[in-house]
Amino acid sequence: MQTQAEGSLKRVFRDNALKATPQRLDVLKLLMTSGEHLDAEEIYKRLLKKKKNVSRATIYRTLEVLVEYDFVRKLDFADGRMRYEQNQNPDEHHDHMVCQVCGKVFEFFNPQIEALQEAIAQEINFQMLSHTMHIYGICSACGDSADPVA
Amino acid sequence: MQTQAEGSLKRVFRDNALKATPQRLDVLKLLMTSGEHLDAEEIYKRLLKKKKNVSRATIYRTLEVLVEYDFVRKLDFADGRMRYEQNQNPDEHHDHMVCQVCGKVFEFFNPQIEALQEAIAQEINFQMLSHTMHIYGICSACGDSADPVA
DNA sequence: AAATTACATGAGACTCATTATCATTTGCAG
DNA sequence: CTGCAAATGATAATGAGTCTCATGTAATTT
Repeated sequence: MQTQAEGSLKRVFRDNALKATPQRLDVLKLLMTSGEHLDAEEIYKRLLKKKKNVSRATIYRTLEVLVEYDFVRKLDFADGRMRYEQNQNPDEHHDHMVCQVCGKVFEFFNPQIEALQEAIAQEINFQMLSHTMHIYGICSACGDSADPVA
Repeated sequence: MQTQAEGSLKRVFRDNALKATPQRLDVLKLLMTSGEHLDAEEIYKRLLKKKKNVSRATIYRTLEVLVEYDFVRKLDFADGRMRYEQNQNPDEHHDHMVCQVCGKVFEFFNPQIEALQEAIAQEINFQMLSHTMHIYGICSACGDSADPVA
């Protein structure tokens, strides 16, 4: 079986004199199927567990090209390491809520905020290339189980 | 001369069994008066130039406590090192536009976005503790002087 | 299908921001 | 003025990420 993304990767890479190696396909497939926001080390460990042989250096290099060709998005949750998520629809942007207790990430999209960002940038003639919005706090599950403070 | 923030620091620290050392006052004063978004290394270099003796380790430790006691805000512009800015009014939040050409940082505040963030978090019962919004791109100065591509 | 070759990989050295260790110093309460 | 908990400085350690270089391998060419 070959996923849609894999076919697309082979096409895009061929058009750019890049090679569709098993390592690249493994990383891409993992991100596509997991739906999570994984860091490089986690990707490395999961591929090892699946008996895929790949080195850390290749993980980093692969993520770089996957980001460059818009297969994957690189995220910074301000905790010292980058996360990566699939980028199914490059036109559609979404933002993140990060639970600081359990680490779970919730995605959301708000067209009004997107529009306001555009307007703010234009006000000072700032050419917006990308933007990020993160909400940090405590998710409902973690909030409910909170221990009553003594 | 003693700035308001310095007086406040001495008070807050005394109330928490922390010491108001010259190094801490130097770091705080630098951030208060510069108005810039400085990283630890830059703070270290500027204090050395002013003949203040301080070590890198102390810079990092000091920034940690200044953040903890809300004198200073820690910012992550996703380029591998943290920046720090004064936090004059902890109730008032502002966001950042970062020029990826010259590195300049522009601040902005938009109450509508703030309100929307609150609403989004409440929708899924997420208790928002903090949030960040960064717009990355090219500032007007850098955009104007763009070299016409060959 | 074998040869070719430019691109990719693996292993490990390296960088650089940040944190930890520990002996020494110092703010400040009594 | 003294005692001591907290802070500092020097430096080692950590950890994410990058670089190097010898070797391997997609994919094109013959």
